[in-house]
Amino acid sequence: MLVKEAAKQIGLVAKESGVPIKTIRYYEELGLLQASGRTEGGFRLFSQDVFARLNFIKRAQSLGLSLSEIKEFLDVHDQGDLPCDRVKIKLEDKLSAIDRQIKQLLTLKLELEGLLSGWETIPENHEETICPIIEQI
Amino acid sequence: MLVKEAAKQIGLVAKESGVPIKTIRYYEELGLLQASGRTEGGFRLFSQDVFARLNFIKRAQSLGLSLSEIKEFLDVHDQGDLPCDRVKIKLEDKLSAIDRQIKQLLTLKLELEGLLSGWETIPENHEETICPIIEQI
DNA sequence: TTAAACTCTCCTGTTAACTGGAAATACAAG
DNA sequence: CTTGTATTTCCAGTTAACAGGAGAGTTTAA
Repeated sequence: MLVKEAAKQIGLVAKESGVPIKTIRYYEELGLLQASGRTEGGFRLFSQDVFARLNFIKRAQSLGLSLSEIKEFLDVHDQGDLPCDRVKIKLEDKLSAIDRQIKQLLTLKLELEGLLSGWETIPENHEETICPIIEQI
Repeated sequence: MLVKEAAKQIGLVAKESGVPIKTIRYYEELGLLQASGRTEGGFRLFSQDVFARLNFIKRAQSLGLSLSEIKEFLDVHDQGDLPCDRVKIKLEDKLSAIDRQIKQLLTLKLELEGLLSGWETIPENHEETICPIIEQI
């Protein structure tokens, strides 16, 4: 038996989801969310599925996806499709971006370690430098 | 024998250093640089040491330091000290930040790989999700 | 002397994801 | 009916490192 859930105001949604009110409005403005309606006075009302959307958003963000990427998925979902194919491709892209980033960081790490360890042996004739550590070639 | 170098206008500095004019002015505004003087008409003039500073800035940036961190070093330098001690500490900080970042990325990578590989075996009863790939716990 | 090239300051816009505040209105309880 | 809390819209600011452009003034070469 399905129990009809009452629509919730933004403050309650914020409290239950842990997402700040401001952020919920912001997401709505970006088209990530939609209020299911308004009270007579204009207060936003949200139906239960807003929680799934907010969860999805939080989770996807924590996986390194941007709000605009997330919006793509939600748009696909809202057209009745499962966004999983796109999600999969996007996550694979992210994965290789992460690999590239790790590589860059490792390169930088090596460079920094080299600078720091080579520091003792730098000749003293550096007149035109600010700091020989950094200006090693 | 030291040959007195003529002060250079911003365009020439830009050309020789490869740093855009706009950027040079911006650095001056931030206090990273100072023109050695002005022409009667108000054109900036730079002495030769601007090139060392610009090199330092570029190099430090490529090592992941922010302009405000770089400014600290330049300020130390301008008070007549070698900023190397501070530079060293800062670079060591950067190094551990890089390590942390790499770790985070590796964690994320594992998580993404887990999501992507576990995808085939997700049960079909996910009603309240946008996309089961992302919403796996 | 005039034209071309150079430079000046000041203001705005860029990206991302919010956050803060003001002034007005709505709702719920007593 | 009043008080207190909730909510609304709109506007501005945050961070970093610039980039673009307007409109005015400067310098230099012919």
